Amino acid sequence: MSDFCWLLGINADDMIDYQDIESKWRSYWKERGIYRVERDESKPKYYVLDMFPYPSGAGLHVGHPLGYIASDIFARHKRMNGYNVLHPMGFDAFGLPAEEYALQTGIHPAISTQENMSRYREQLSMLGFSFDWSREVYTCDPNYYRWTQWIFVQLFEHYYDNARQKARPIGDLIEHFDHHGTEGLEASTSNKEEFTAASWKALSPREKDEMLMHYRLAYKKIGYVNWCEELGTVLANDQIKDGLSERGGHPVIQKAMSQWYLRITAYADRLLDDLQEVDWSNSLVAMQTNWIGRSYGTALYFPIVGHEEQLEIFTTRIDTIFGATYMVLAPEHDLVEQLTTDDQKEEVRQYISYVQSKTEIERMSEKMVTGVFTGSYAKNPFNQEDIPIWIGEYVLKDYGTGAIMAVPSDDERDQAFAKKFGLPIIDVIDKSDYPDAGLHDKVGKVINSGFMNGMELKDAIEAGNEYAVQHGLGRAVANFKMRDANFSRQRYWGEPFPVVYDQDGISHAVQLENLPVELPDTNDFKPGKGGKSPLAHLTDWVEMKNGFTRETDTMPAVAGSSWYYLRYMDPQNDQEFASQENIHYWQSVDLYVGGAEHAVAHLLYARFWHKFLFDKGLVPTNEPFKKLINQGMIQGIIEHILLKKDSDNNEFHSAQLVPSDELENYTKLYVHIDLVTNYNSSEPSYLTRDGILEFCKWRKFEQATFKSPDCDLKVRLSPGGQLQIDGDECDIQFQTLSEVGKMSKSRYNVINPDEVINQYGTDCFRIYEMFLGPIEQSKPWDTQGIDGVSKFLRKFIDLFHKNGQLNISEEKASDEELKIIHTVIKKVNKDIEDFSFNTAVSAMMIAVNELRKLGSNKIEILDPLVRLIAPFAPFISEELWSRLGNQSSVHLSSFPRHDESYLVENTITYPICINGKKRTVKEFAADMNQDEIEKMVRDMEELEKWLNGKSIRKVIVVPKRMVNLVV
RNA sequence: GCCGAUGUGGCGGAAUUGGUAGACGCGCUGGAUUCAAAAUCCAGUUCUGGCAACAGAGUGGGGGUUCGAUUCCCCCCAUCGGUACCA
Repeated sequence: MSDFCWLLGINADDMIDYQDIESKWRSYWKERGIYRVERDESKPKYYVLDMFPYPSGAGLHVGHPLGYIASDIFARHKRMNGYNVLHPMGFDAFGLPAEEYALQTGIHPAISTQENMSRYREQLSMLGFSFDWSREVYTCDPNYYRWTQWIFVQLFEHYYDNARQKARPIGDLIEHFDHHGTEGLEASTSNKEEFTAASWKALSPREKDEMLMHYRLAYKKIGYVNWCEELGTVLANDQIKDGLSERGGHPVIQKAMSQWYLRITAYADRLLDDLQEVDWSNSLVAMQTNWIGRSYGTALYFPIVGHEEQLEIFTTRIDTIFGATYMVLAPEHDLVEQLTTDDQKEEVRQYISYVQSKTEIERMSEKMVTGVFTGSYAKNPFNQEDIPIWIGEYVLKDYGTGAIMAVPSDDERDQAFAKKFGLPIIDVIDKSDYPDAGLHDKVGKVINSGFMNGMELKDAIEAGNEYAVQHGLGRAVANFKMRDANFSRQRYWGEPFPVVYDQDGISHAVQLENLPVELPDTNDFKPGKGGKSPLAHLTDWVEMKNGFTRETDTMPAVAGSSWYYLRYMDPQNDQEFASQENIHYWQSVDLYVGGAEHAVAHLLYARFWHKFLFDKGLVPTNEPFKKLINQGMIQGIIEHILLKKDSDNNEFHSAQLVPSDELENYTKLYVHIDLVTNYNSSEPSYLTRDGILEFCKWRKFEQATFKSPDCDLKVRLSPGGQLQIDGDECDIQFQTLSEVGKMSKSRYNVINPDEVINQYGTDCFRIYEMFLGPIEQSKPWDTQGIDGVSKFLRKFIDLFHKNGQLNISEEKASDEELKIIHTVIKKVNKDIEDFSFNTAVSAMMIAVNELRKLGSNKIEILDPLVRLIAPFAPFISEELWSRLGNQSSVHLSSFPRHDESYLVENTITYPICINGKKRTVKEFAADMNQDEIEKMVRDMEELEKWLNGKSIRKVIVVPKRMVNLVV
């Protein structure tokens, strides 16, 4: 018997048992397939999508379902309002954790992944979500990744036409080369050479292949990658935190390797500009905007004294070019070797080896001012002055062209460099008109700058650009922070690339009839030598019968998640990734709900793939996710006691009210106040970290003994807040302090949803998560508060029963009852549309409280009330709906609509304010006009005590709101 | 540093075309019920003063606009998230 003896005062036999009714309806829904959805041209469609989870071994905690509950309520609401709702779920099933687990345990990732997925399916079905599981997809399914590979092949076989702003087949490019070489070609490319049709034709097949790689949207190149020796793999930037791998915290170095890349930079402008079209939060748009990082400036060529080559730089401040007194190259810049004179050779060599000895972390964190002169000079193209070329670590190889013109007068870093190495500084911007402006502010008049003298900075930039174009020195360009995306991973548990190499090393895409390239089975997941993928061990697989060899890298996890929302539209299709019929019906995702941690990587890739498919005419929409909601995190409450350890005798003392500047002398004893499970004092848990005594399972001030394995200290908390150390009772009162933070095992504040559901039922859990606060906000979980929701549900069910028996009246409802129900219908409808689920719950609580006071049990009231609560409490509402005598599911019924005529008020209570301060209230008939109200207020005798004889200067009557008297 | 979000009782949070600040819930206090407890029900609960009626203060801080500001404007502070030698 569960804890729900809540139909109070009635026989145990008559009680509703949550677990019984939940399993009853869960199987009913499953048998009838009531959440299955098919294309139906007669209904408007709506697509509600959750970010599919990575099925980790740990299962779900209370934070995970938050977004799923919200989207489920929304989907159910839409469904009951007559929409054909696509609401699917699946799994992001490829990824590093399963492979790591395999390395530790020898359990094949395919097996552990399947197990984890089963567990997730079970947990998700517990929560009563209305997913159409018949549409489930998981990314490690060959029937799914066949199409991931196919899209990759399409990217491989296309290039980007900048003039038309769309992707085009690589065949068009070859044709252009055959007839015109690079002449007149506007394409997104890493190729820097121009060539003629004749020289193109003279290239060997291998050379042609290499040249095409500079244009393909999926291409291979040698690049510096984030290499993690410990994990034996290349990592994406977002897998690195503070220069260490996110998983495990291992060092990451830069290593040159041949890798697959996606030319996402070709789409940079569209990815940025189209953010205007989507309904996403400001912070998400800002994050993507920053990540793409477009800045407008000038590409300029500086002649190098005594060399053919020119030095290309990028600057946003061409207005300062007369102040450019030297140039700086990144130490890795291609021209460094050529430009280094014999005199400087040794110094440069030493400097470069110094830079290489530093890890990326050190270089980023130290921000040292270092550099060395190459011995060469460039000519400033605007004033023909010779300026020295330096190399310095503050110039990054990856941004712009890896070379800058240095203007020490107007750039902090250049200034620091110039001061250190005694390079000249020429003032070129006069900011005397802007006394508050700092070095960064783009304002001022240009001085000491030839033809630009006297111009405002912004005009000078325009003039500078014009001058550069006229004299063939450069052009205005946009530059992006975003880099092409590294798409190769040297690991097992991912999609194999659909690419093979012939005897000449020329790459060929595997065509559709031979897809998928299945991931070969093996039990050897160890990384190959020198950063090779584990697949490289499998000689039989790598070496094909026709003499070709296979690519052994695999795709990153983000590959499978870049298009899964399209596969849900037509998950079984074995002819296409999804049929055009289905895609045109479902269009794109109307509402996407998920965590902000995917703000950049996943959402950017998915948008990029979608735009590519749009260019190919395969999807009808330009953006995949119209509206996006980031659910907040559910945080844990971290409770702790402060303890001070004496350095003399190693004794601990507890402390209260420690001044903040002394906090560092104290250690935190983390404690866990667990109100859900019963505390079992015979099994204390403990752990120490850095001498800090942490944690214990502890309920209020019940007794518990804690041990520290390090210092063999026994701390005992007893009722009343007494602290005992080593068995001796210390007469020390302590104070618990609490803070709010991430749920984590190490702080013992993780709440498991299963426990909560076991005690309170799924509906209660769902409603409580919604009631906690606004969906996008992070907020702490507090199990105590769930009682309020539990009471609400009991009162709700109570409306239908008397002495444990169903007790519904067929009588007509009173005006008062009708007003209550129509008020709540109006409010809940609006709140769901606004994603304001917490206030919807609160409105339902108010309605139930009021109906309860009236003893309302009329069918005319309870029928719409059940349908109203159905999206929130799918199980209880289904049970009550059937008890009301309905044959089909409440979830297939219609959502109630309010009738405004029941909401009309006869009288309105007006607050009467004097100078904005409320003094009293008065009721007026709703149809009274402003003048009548003003007259009656002026006649109110009781006003005198606040007026103190002053006369009323003005009366402001806001209809239906308030009255304000100005004296 | 830059970008973004947030700041309201003991706690989670309501209220914005500017119009009764603190809905709803937790917690707490008192009462009913009970042998007792749990559960339940009723009442109270922003702070300060007062037995009370009531008065004053009050939405991170300081200014401003307005008859009236949690809401609009300016400056500042704090917390969280992102990003960072980006030329």
